[in-house]
Amino acid sequence: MAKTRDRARERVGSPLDTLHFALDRSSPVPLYYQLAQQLEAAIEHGALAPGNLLGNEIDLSTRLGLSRPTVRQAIQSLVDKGLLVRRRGVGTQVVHSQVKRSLELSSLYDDLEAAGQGPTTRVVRNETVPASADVAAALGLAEGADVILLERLRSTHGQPVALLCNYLPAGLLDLDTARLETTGLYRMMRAAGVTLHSARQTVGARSATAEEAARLDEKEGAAVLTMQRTAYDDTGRAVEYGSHIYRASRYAFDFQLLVRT
Amino acid sequence: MAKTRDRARERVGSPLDTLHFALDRSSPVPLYYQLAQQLEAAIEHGALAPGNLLGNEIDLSTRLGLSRPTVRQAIQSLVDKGLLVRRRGVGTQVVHSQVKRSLELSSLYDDLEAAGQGPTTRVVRNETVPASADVAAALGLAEGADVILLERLRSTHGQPVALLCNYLPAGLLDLDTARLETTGLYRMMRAAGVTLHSARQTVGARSATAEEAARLDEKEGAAVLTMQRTAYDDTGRAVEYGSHIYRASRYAFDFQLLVRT
DNA sequence: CAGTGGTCTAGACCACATT
DNA sequence: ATGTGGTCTAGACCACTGC
Repeated sequence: MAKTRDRARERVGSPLDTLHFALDRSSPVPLYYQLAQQLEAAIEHGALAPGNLLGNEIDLSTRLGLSRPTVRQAIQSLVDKGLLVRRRGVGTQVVHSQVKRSLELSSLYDDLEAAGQGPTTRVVRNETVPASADVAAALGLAEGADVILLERLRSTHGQPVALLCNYLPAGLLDLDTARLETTGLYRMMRAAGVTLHSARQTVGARSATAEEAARLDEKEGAAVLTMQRTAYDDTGRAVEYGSHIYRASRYAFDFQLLVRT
Repeated sequence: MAKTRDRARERVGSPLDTLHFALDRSSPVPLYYQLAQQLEAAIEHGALAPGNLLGNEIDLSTRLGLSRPTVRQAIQSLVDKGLLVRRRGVGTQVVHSQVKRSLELSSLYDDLEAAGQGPTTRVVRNETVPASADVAAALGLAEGADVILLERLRSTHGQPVALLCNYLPAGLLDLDTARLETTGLYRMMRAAGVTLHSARQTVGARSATAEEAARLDEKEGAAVLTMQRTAYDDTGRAVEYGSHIYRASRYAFDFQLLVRT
């Protein structure tokens, strides 16, 4: 520490200077997206280290043969993802490693997207029933309207993890039991042309009933996580309501918040 | 229904045509932001009803005397908030009411921002201690380094709701106990110049220990929600680690997911 | 003061959905 | 064929930061 030259910030070229970006203007993939992906890859594999400055946007755009707005759009998307931080008068830098590690963790979103991808899923029930009052309310249907009731048991390593109970408006989707066990509900919905837009979730806890405990291989009264979710497509229609129970001893929700500024 | 003229979609002017937007170019508030706020207000108070088309961006920009990119930026911010949906070849419309209601619900973020705002908070401990291994790891400090330990009991309506245990790097902040009970931790951090950037959270459940049960006015073995959170500032420094317990009978996490497209 | 990001303009062409 | 949003350009001026 003693002999370190104390020019706190030597002005150095950005590590970006030596990086090569391959932009394909004939690709249908937008240029800003191509750039964002390659920047993200550079961050991920360490070519851009935490704290590194990216160098100003103007230089970058001329070097890449892009306009500044396009470069900004690419950078902004990574800022929105939490990988970069912008500071006026300073520059754009890669967030520090501790934060990055967190960002790589699985999120609740993954759980949503990949629902059904867990090692094994067994479909316990898959039938059409009249909607109860609460289900009808959640899906925006009339009480007694036909809904598909889906009950699944999810396991990992041969141990039950969760009891999933879903309701979908009848006719929205063809729910083949065999496919459900391998493909996952959300993937099937996507394949059927349902584009998810948003979902509202509530996570709570309570003690397992005797029946739940038996199904989940827990003791009666053990703590379980509960989750209710209503998912909407991009027309605002409720397309799924789920009421799920997770073994607290084997599952936790893990996710990331980005603070909107 | 019988005599309705069945031109399924009569081309009508957007409800936006009759709306007035007051843009102040001398204001330091960006134009796109002014527009976004006024659009959001129009949606909220019903001038723009769910399903309404906004009309094309070009017309809107000329009517407002703005450039198209500026108008797009305003619209995009509302799309990101989940209030609007864009469809190529169709237009931009207000999402349907069911989704909107969900969006208005409190989110985990509110919990973060407003931590301490709950009716009453009692500070049980507020002292400097050496960091244990797990706390040191979470905060990125050396084991044994000084950290502030904060223990609070939060209540609503005279009933305990949560037991909050926070660790902060020593010297980051002056934590006055009296202010903590009225102002909230995150507000105090913000006031001290700490700008939050992101946080990673894990939500789980377990049975309450005897001591926890006593403090939360529950029975031993009652299910409680657990939450661990590490918060980072915009330099990537960990500025807070919390390990909290909530009474499952009185609290649940409620939040919204927007599906990135 | 110099350098950075933040905002804004006035166009352009394209892909896509609907008619 | 028409109208929409999606993308892109090549500039401009301002506000803030750090020296």
